[in-house]
Amino acid sequence: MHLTTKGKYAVTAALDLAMHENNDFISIADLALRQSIPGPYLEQLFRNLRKAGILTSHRGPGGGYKLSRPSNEIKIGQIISAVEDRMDATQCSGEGNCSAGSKCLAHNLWTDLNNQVQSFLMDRSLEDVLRDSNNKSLTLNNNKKLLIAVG
Amino acid sequence: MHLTTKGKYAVTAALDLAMHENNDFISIADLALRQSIPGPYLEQLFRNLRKAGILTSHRGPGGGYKLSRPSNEIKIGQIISAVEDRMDATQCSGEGNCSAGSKCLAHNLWTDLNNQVQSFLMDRSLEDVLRDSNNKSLTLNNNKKLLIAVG
DNA sequence: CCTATTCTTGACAAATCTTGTCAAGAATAT
DNA sequence: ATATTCTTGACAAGATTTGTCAAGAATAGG
Repeated sequence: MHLTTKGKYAVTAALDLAMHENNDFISIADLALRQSIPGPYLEQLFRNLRKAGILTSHRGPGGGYKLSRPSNEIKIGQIISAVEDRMDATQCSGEGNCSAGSKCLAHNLWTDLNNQVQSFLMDRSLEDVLRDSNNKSLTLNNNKKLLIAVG
Repeated sequence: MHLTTKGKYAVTAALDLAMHENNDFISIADLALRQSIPGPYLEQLFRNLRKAGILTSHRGPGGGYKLSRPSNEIKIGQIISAVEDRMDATQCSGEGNCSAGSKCLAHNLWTDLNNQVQSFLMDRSLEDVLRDSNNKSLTLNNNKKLLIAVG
């Protein structure tokens, strides 16, 4: 089970796109700057997100990327599976041959952990995370915005 | 967040020790053979488990390792923290400076994921996992043992 | 006391992954 | 036309994981 910066950058970038959902396209350069992510690296990640149908792109001046669906229809788990390829916690990729051809003593444990983590990630949409992130920070910093966020 | 073979080997080895809880000491060689783990690698992991107070060792003929406490008092999470050093899912090790000095948009998400995984691992003792592993396999293979295991 | 066994410690090397970069090219708005 | 921005493929540096090895210390048993 490996959650790397790849997955984390991808989620952060997607959250940024979700925040500007009503805007048109957003360029990698802008996004990279705002979120402190190396631009050329983000390029690489957006390839995968586009292939996975999560992002839509447009070239030329004023071009860039945007979410291909509303932010409440995109789950964190979908973003992560698009860029991470080693999320499985079992030693055998679920095949049950982790110890000399049969299941190791911990096989069911790792399978259960997989399910737990997958549920966690699939239960949360970009919108959910954004709302949560806003509420918590605004509760601390700014009463006026808090009212807007909650109301 | 990184769960490597290090952690998985360590848990499997500890489960083996738990299975033979009533035996005296068990040598690395025996254990490595039974669980298909490279012996010299296991050496390295057992260092950490001993330092963490999870294992007791004894040198000389008939020596080896055993659990330092009953298997129901040792949590999977304790074993993993003893050998893995990158279990934290936040980009900032929880310090909240993940994006240009302040929290990135996903900070709370990763913190919640951390808590989820930690709870999962700390809720399960070696005994729990062993019982679970036995029941599932025995239900499929052997009715007689199933009765013993359940009754 | 001698010997075989087994842990103990430190160091090291190979393989793999992650992270990040670059350049040439294609599409498009103005 | 030109500047902008994505697109694609390839590559390199660095970090980590995985695994190995050797010399040494402790101990059981004869």
